[in-house]
Amino acid sequence: MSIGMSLLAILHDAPAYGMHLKNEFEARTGSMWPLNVGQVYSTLARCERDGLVRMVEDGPEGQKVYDLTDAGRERLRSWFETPTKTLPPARDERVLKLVMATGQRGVSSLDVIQAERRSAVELLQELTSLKRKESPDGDVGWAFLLDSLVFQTEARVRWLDDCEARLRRRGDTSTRPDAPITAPVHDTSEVSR
Amino acid sequence: MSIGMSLLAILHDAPAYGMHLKNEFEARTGSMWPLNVGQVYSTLARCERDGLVRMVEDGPEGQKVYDLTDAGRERLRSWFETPTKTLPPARDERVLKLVMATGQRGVSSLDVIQAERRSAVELLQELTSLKRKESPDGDVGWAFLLDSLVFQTEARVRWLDDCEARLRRRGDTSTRPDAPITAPVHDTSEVSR
DNA sequence: ACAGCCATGTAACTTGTTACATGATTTT
DNA sequence: AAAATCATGTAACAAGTTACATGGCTGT
Repeated sequence: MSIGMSLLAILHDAPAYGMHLKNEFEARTGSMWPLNVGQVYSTLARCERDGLVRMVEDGPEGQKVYDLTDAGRERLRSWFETPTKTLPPARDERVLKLVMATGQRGVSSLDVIQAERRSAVELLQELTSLKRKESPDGDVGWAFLLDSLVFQTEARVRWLDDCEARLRRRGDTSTRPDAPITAPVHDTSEVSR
Repeated sequence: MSIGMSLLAILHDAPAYGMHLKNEFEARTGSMWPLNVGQVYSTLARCERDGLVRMVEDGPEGQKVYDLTDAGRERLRSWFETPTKTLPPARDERVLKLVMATGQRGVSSLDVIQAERRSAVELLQELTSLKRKESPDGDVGWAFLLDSLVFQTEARVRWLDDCEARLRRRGDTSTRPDAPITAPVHDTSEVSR
């Protein structure tokens, strides 16, 4: 429940009501993670049910102020402390798609790879152009998000190239000329050909 | 609905009943993606509701054989053809956690980064040891999955180091000595220190 | 006869997501 | 007075996940 944990994080600074949580959430993520208000309320309700949060003030003007409970504080601490789980197993739609495409009659997994690759490279270009606009004292949250996307997308391109090479090694008739990637991190030019 | 699409993919080869779909799914993913049978039936039901699949035989021995409809075939084709969406936006729990940890009172984002990093490097080592056991004519699906994890995890380590550097640049009291990563892809040794 | 697997499904739940309903306050 | 915004929430749904119920067939 990463959104719930984020709400706890915001509440850790100070008690707050729903609307404020939404605004603060988007402020911290640099508006890169738009959050529907409704979701704040339902998530908050779940947190209250689980005893992580408690209403401290039911203002006459309608604002319902929530605060952390001890359990909530503890839960938040453990969220920060415990590394995010990856395995088991890696539920990645792209991997699944590629696995399914391989050995599928009437489907060229090379085509699938290329489509994915084109889209990844395109994204990478958008991202680097966004990064160029980034000011050195801009929002840290936004920078984290952008960077993460860049690294993940780069990794995807490499992975796709690896998969392609693996397929060719196994002997497939092919479509595309070779052009291996060994570009340094954060350099789109060599990746985009 | 990536599981649903996978079921369509399997059905594309031949009509099949639930149990067979489960087995084939796990066979193709090299058992790296265990699939509860119950989920097959509910997913299948959804697919039938959406007209992607149709029951073609209600065997007296209890097996219910399903087959693709034209819509299902078309949907599958488009799944393979259309690159998997990433943006907007990147809902990554780790990013969220780090964003929330930054500027959080009483929480050191450097600690969060280090915990995540340790866990990533550990995973990377497990993965490379798994890769070493891999035979050159082993299951392709499994190889794809493993590789994807390796690349993604590597990217994560880089990202974490980048975040740390960014935080230090902004001036934080620190804990860890520097040791930047510029290791070539698929080399765990330089990443693990 | 009974253990075990094959095969079917259902119910309940989690997290996330959108769309809508409602009332209060503020601005024009 | 009308429109906009603030603030609350509900309903419905998607996709995934687990646990359980049921019945048939098979081998010992």
